[in-house]
Amino acid sequence: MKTVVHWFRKGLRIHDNPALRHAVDLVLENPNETVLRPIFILDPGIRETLLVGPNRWRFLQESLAELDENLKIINSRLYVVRGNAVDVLARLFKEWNVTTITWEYDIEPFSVKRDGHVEKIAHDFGVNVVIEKSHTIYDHEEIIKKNRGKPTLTYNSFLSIAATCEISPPLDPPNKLPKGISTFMDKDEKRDSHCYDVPSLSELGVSPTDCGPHKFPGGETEALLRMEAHLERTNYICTFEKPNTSPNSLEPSTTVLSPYLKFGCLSSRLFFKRLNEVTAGKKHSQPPVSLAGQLIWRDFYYCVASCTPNFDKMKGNPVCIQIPWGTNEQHLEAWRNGQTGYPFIDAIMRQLKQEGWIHHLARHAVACFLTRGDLWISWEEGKKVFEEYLLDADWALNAGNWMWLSASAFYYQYYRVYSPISFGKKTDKEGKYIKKYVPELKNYPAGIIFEPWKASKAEQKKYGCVIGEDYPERLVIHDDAKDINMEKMKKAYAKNRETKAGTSKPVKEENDDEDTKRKSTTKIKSPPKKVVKKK
DNA sequence: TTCGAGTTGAATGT
DNA sequence: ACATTCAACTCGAA
Repeated sequence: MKTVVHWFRKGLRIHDNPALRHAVDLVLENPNETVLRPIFILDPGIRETLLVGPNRWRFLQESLAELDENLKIINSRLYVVRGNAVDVLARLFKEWNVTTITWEYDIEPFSVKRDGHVEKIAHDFGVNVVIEKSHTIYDHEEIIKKNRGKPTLTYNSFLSIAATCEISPPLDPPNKLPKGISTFMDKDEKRDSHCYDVPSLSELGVSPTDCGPHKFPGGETEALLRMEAHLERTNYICTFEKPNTSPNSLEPSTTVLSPYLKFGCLSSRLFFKRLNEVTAGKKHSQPPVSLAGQLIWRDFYYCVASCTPNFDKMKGNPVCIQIPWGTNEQHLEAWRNGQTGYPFIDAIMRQLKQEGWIHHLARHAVACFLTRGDLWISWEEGKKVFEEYLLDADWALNAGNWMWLSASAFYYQYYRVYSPISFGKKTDKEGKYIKKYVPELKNYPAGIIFEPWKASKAEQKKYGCVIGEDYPERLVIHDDAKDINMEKMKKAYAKNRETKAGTSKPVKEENDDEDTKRKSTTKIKSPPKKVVKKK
């Protein structure tokens, strides 16, 4: 008996899964001599080093359980194998008599390295490797090639190149395998027929009491139901404009399909196609603000991340402006735990930790606060916290968005700073969101709940929450911190320009440098438009 | 080399 | 609800 293996990593779905379909079709060509083994590899050794909080472990567990169910529909099942991927596959290639292994291509450096190892081992064992791209809408190698070998650094340039690319149509789930075909049991299964079962929460080291409210269950079926429910809201889909959605509504103002896209429970190509079907022939919003535009943002970040070294770091990252961030362990912990003394910021951070999802604009507010706005702490620290708590934590998007918000890449208007007081007021005058997630402030009236330090001591006592005792004092005074940090950003940008000019043009013009310095420190209302060029 | 555009700023006007 | 001002960034098209 021969075995065809499909290796699930991301892409935890049976719909629009070309690598899975390829494996199934191979088995269907020769069903009497070949069996299908769809596997997921769980590495207990790596679990300690991964930044995954309880909520995301639960999401993964549920996604695997549903994947197993959905594979049973095509008369297969999921085999969860415990161990290190390279070791496990080297062993199984032999024990299972594997002829072909298929998987979905992934850009993350960890995956690229691991997959390279596996490919080499497969070659040694004479196993065919079939790799399909299906995690994003576009083929980014094609986009990079059309952009003269470089990643696009703006959305619009990505969009214009993407418009010239073909999109593969999403595939249906694979055909069913014949029922009751001869299968085989390996020696582990003979010893323990449950050895490949989907892990329980406790096997993943998670107790249900560690998890927050169960708002977003994992899995492909859940993903498709959620998508279709949103697609029925034609007006919502057609008028959707991301910047106009609320970061602090009590029920999400956006679809919350991101965790499903992250794990590949939902195909981005399918969602993209369905969105276009709903908006076709109707007046509708456009990228970048539309819903389809949101999916293109995802592709944008995947594309640049796929070809940028050290994309998740500042140092050695060619797209990232070098900024001399400070360190402050106390401030970082206060931010992480929602104890900054700014109710809007703290409410967001507590929602994140409890529920694993916060609105995109809420992410903006807290990310700006941690980095260039208030605390002057590196975006890499914030990225780690998001990586742990977010259900949708996605390597490329997380790093890309942190660079955006800290004005380290893609976004350069560092003088536009979110106010931790007024930004949230626009969409939640009453402060209902704050009252939910920072309940110690629940008796504060609308006018003052965004800045409770303004209440007199007597009022604070009356409201049952004294600032500095029952709720923390502000870590920094925003209006002061913002000005100091903006100056630091200005200097960092200037230095970055110098470095850039130095690497491309070795000859340095000293006089011009002096001019720039003077201009940047003195305020000139209307500098003369025409500057005499020195040669 | 120049210049317009950039998903989502805040404060202060009308 | 929308316009203006604030002070000023980089990318990429022209």
